[in-house]
Amino acid sequence: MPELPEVETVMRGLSAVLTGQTIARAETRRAGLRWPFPEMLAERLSGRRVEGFRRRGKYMLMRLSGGESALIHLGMSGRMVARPPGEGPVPRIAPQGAFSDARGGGDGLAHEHLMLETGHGWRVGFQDPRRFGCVDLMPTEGEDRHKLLAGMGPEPLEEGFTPATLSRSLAGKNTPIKAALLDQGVVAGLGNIYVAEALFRAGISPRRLAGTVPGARAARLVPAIKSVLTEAIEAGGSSLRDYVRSDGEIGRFQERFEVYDRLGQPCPRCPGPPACPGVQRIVQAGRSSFFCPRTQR
DNA sequence: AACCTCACCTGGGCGC
DNA sequence: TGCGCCCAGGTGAGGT
Repeated sequence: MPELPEVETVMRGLSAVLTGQTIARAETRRAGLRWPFPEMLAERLSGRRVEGFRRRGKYMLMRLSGGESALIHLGMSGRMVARPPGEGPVPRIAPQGAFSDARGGGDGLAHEHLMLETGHGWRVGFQDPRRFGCVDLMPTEGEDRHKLLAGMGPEPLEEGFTPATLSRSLAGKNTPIKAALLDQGVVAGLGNIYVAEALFRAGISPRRLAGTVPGARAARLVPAIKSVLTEAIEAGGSSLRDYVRSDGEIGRFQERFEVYDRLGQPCPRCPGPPACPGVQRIVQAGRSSFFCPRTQR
């Protein structure tokens, strides 16, 4: 699930459950995910108070007492599941639907690799079937110098992300704009879905060379990125495949996709065939790009 | 440097 | 029903 809006949503839910609480106990169920967990991770989390959360791109930072922060990335399939005290039958869903229960009521614990239990008995599980996620621990001081964060571009929803700054980082690039926007060093937090949606809103083809975007096109692209991310966060993010639930407990932005995963469907801005063949799909850098060939140039 | 491809994993959906 | 294949929200590493 995890691009910026999903990570933001998960983080808000986590914060509601954990901020101000003490981690009474932690458990790791395997040695690591994408990389090995830090030495003695469970022991080092235990007894700490959770001071708060921050997001940087698709990473969550959980500030702990004692001057350390946990860095968490959800990878492709990571999720956080909160269970109330008393081993309740179905996990209760936190505010904003930041948590999913374990797939259709199944146990889902097979892929729960890290579990935190608060002093009040809430349990928060990090589940990640594909194990592309990661967890690290580092000093809170100088968080942004962490190897995984150091090269990140601007936060797209902050003031500092402007047509001028985007233009500067795209200038001279010979790669397709699609690939450039997926580069976390250009702008932090975009992934395959929101790049597609933002390029559609801006009327820019994913094939266009990044170096030709600075100027008027960047002036359209920046507000397109900001609006699509803002609306997605308001909707609680997007939920796909196994994440989909119909009861509104989790993100609903997927219902508002205009091009992503809509191959062949009419583009919302076009009159339909024969003027426009509908949403097309191409593969760029090994990943699907969805776009409208008529309105995106 | 800049750019591209691969690799890391599991699970769901589809066609046969 | 079962099997094989393709696809999936990410991204660092290693090669050209």
